[in-house]
Parts: sequence; structure tokens; C-alpha cells
Amino acid sequence: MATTQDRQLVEQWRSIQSTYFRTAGMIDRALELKFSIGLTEFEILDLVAESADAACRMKQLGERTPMTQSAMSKVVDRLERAGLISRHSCEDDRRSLFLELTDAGRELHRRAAVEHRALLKENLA
Amino acid sequence: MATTQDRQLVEQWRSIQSTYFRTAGMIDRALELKFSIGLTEFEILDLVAESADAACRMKQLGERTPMTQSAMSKVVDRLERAGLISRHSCEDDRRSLFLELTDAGRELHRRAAVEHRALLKENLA
DNA sequence: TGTCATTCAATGACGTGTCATATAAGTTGA
DNA sequence: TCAACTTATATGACACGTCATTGAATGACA
Repeated sequence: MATTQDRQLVEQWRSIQSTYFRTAGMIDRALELKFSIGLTEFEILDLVAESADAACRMKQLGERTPMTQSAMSKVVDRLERAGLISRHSCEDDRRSLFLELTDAGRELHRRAAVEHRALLKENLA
Repeated sequence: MATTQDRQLVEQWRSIQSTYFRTAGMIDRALELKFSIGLTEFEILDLVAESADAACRMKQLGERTPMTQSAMSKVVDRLERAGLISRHSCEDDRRSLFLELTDAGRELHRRAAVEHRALLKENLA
């Protein structure tokens, strides 16, 4: 029943889980504390920041994160309410939206990224 | 600013994230479908199943999972309602509880573990 | 033994994620 | 050009996790 391989798999899985939770938790709390945004919000900012091209975003962003389409939509809502991002409708296809950082968003991302990278480094060593 | 090391860290992090979400999602859906329990519930069953000794559990279990104390309490609620686990108060320290699988819980765990291990194998290769 | 601090577990308020669905725009083909 | 289908995003109901707090039992110590 419980083969050695099984036990190894479970070990490996728990290790991934705990790394994930520990790291995500630390980053989330730090960002919340210093910048009043959660990890999820930061991750969207980060994706938008790194895609400089002006394609119709929402959709493509969805392909680069494990987040659900509906989760993304809500995160973007919050970022928009916080004045960090703006949605622009896309002339080519008016179903699509593309996203852009506001100045405040760009600035916050710049500062939060430092914290984010530092905590990743600390946790993924 | 964005050093090579930073980019590698972010890459590594996203890889952990996506492995975690993909795997957790698959297992969760499979267990839900076939056994009507979620991954979280299974993980508690699994921990209880593997600690054969009769210590005062709740507390110690908490040390072996990234779950919050309050999350655990609620998961155990659900497992108890489902008739898979029972709480017993501990004579030595009446604040503590220890947990035990019911027969149904043991049986379900046995079958679900097969599925769980198989999906881990498939995803963590 | 009485007080004060600590520990274990449960609970309620709340935020965020998911699923199913809605809305709106685009596409296809008779 | 009109249906039927598909695609992009938003939304509402609901489940689950977190935080802060509570209640109860224990420990420490004067």
C-alpha cells in the first residue's frame, strides 16, 4: 500500500506546499503592511509592468498566471479602485480590455518589487 | 533594477506557484468528484491516518501542515459532520482534543489515498 | 489558594476565490 | 442580413480561509 515511492511523493508535495504557503504568506503580509496591496494584486501589477507592448491585455495576462478569469477581473477591479491601473477598451475588438499602470501604479510597483524580490530570495534559497 | 538573478527568482517562484495550483486543483477536483471531499479534508485524514499513536492531536497536527489553527478547526468540523472523523477529549489536558478516524473515514482514506498518490506522481514527475 | 498569564480550541465578521451565468461584441454561413 | 455560435469580460451566490476574539482549562507563583 504505502510504498517508499508514495512516501517520497507525499514528502515532496508537502515541501512544495510549505514553501509556497510560507513564502506567499510572508510576501503578502509585507506588501499589505507597507503598500496596502496583497500578493495577488502585486502579481498583476508585475505582469502588466513587464508586458510593455500594447496588446489587448486581460486575456493574455490570464495565460500567464494560474488565476481564474473571474479572479483576475476582481483583482483588476481592486487595482483600478486603488488608482493603480486603468482599463482601456481596445478599438480592434471592443470585447477586450487592455490594462495600463497609472503613474501611482508604476511607482508603487517599482518600490514593492524590491520587497518582493528580497523576500523571494530569502525564501527560495 | 531588474537583475538577472531577480528574473530567475521570479521564474522559480512562478514555477512553484503553477505546479502547486495545477496539482492541488487536479487532486481537489478528483477527490471532490469521486469521494465528495476536498484536498484540505483529505490532507487532515491523511495526517490522522499516519499518526497511529494516541497523543492529543489537534495541536500536533497543526505543526505538520501550513493550515491555520482556525482553518483546521473548521476542516475537522466538516469531517466530523461527514462522519469520517471523531473528536475525543483528552483526559490529561481537557483543553486538548484528539482525533480518530471512524471506520468510514479509514475506508475512504484508503481509497482516496490511491487517487491522491497517483495524481501526485503524474504532476510532480 | 487566589490571581494573572498562558495555552487549546471554537466562533463570527470579513475578504477573496470559484463556479455558473450574464452581457456584450465578434464570427460564420445560408 | 439574420440567426446561431463563439469569445472577452463582469457579476452574483456561495465556500473557504484569515484574523481577532472568546471560553475554558492549565500553570506559576506569591
